[in-house]
Amino acid sequence: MSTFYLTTPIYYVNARPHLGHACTTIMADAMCRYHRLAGDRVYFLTGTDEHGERIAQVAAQAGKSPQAYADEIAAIFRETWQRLGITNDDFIRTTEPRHKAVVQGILQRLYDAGEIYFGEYGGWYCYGCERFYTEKEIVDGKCPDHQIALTFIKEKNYFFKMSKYQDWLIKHLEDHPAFIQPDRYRNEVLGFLREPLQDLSISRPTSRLEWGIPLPFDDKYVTYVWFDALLNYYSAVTDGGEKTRGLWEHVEHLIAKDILKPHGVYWPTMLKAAGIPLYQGLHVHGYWSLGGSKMSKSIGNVVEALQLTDKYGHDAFRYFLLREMSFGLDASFSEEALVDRLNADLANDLGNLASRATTLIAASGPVAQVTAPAEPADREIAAAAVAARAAVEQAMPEFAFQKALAGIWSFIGSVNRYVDASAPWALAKDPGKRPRLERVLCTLADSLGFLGIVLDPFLPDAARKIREAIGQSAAPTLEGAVVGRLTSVPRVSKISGLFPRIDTKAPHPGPLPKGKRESSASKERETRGEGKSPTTLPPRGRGQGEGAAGKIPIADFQKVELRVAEVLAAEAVAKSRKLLKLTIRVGEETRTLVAGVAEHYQPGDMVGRKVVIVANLRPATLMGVESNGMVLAAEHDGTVSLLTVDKDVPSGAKVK
RNA sequence: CGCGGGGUGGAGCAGCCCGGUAGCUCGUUGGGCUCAUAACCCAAAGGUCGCUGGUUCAAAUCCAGCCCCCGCAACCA
Repeated sequence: MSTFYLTTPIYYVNARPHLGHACTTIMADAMCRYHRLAGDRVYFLTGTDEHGERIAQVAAQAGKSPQAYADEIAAIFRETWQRLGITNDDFIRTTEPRHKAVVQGILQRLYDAGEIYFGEYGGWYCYGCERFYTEKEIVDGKCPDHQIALTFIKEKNYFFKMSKYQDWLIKHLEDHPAFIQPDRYRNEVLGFLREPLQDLSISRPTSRLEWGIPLPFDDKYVTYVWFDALLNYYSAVTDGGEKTRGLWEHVEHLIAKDILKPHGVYWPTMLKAAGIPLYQGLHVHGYWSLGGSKMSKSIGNVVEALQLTDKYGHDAFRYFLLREMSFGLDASFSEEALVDRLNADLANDLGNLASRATTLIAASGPVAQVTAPAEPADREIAAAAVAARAAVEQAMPEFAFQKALAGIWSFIGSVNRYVDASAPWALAKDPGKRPRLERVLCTLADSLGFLGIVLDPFLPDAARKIREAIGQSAAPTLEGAVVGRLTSVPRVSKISGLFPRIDTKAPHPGPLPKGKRESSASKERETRGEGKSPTTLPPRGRGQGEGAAGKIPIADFQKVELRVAEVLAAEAVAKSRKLLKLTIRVGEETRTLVAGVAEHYQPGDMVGRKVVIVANLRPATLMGVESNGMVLAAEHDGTVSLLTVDKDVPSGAKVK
């Protein structure tokens, strides 16, 4: 019996579970269920990452302690996974004592070994982002996110001597092609490593960040994300000490591509330095993109996407994620595509097969011993089952769920053809053909039994229903997934509506908000990589204009000076996609203004128009062009329409 | 030269690493069946594999150059 220990990233508790988290977790779950089916000893870990300034801030805003806040969100993750039928064996939280103890133990060990040193770091810091920026990222001396001036801070911090492991890591990657998979991501990591590796800052002074694990050798500092979050994979199986229950040496990680660098570079070097065996494999999947489909109106952001699991069923949702994405590549998510898959694969092919097969078998009743021999058609089904199982067994080690499922569906197609060709309903009309009928029904029952096993990792509910319908109560095993041994026809109960078709003619009610591409992580998250999954929501505005509280006194509005302006000239801003540089006349004054309408208006369309502008806006520089004011336009569903005046009003006229 | 992904029948994709008859799903058309969820089965139509050049007996696949699209970041002030 081999051991299989798989982890998902631990999810940062600043966001609620969404499509991205669900995707990674569901993939991990399918993989673990598969290994259990194969008889392996399986340990499946997920959890939450709970430290960091952002959590402290959000908690403070909510009037809670960071711990109370983290407790709340962690509970939501737990409940979500439970609701989705995720079979994780453990759920680790970085605020648990068992984790802190391990983190501190390893830090102390590295410190004692001289792998960690105290040094000074000088860098440009943005107070908005709570992070440092590198020279390359800085735009005109400002934070690219906040457009505010950066502060040069010199700060003493502890550093991990990561740079000294650069050559070792390159060599390791070259010698172990399977260390990071698929290859494209291994190549990407090798790409990172063509640039000199820096040492890694692993602390933050408590003056700036308190919500973290204190360094064991300096209580004025807490550990920064790397030596906190990444270590969860190890701490979860150690029981506080160095014993890993025989699990650690089998660990494999599943992540989305956004956190490749921490897992592909930082983490192996950390393990190497700490003298801990490296992980066996890093499996990297792509992103889901949202929107772009015709029904995308009914898909909201990634959170709403997750709600589709309740609308269409967990199995259907799960099937879609596993079937639609080529592992490692990006895929697009839409409700329409999900419904297509549900109807075509689950309802038409599988559901209908289960329904017709159980109906046919139930109509004839059980047979203790089938006498007629298997014919070529029956043996073809047995062979198709062998092929399907082989496809699954070949695909799963590569996390190629889509190939595994394609293999199973190929079998389903064979069985559907077999039903047509052998026409048991016709056999039933001729008593002389009763033996053949029994053999056919036996093959069908056998096929259902096979599906009840091999579908288990992917469609756990449906697989269980199939097994129950044919009276199999024993736990399924991959070994038992063989067609051709059965010599009786069991008593079956009819399966109907395993996956009901969704009527696409009548659109579903309850439109979700307009679709948009899932946003990638904010920069800080990206850099910290705190165990996220493929999609991450931008932090949602909190309490923005809810109810009457969002209303303003008229005096506020009167601060805004709106005026009519005539566009004298317009040109595209170099290298910009959205911006037009406009020369406008406001009364007697001529000024330059930048408008983000280049995707909707040609420069030529603008000249001569009278538009409405905000005249007293603080100047700003966009792509190197100074803008003095802002053009007003209405936007809806991607259509942008300039505000203009419907009578001939002179330029400079006040708007109120 | 900001980072990355991609261009394969009407749509969505796989194949490309490891050259050798171009594959899958949906859709379309015609037919069959009636056990089944207007499901299932059979057949057909439909492709210059972005462009150009190179390597090769042979290129969707390898190499070079070019064109275009999409994310992200930088700009919707």
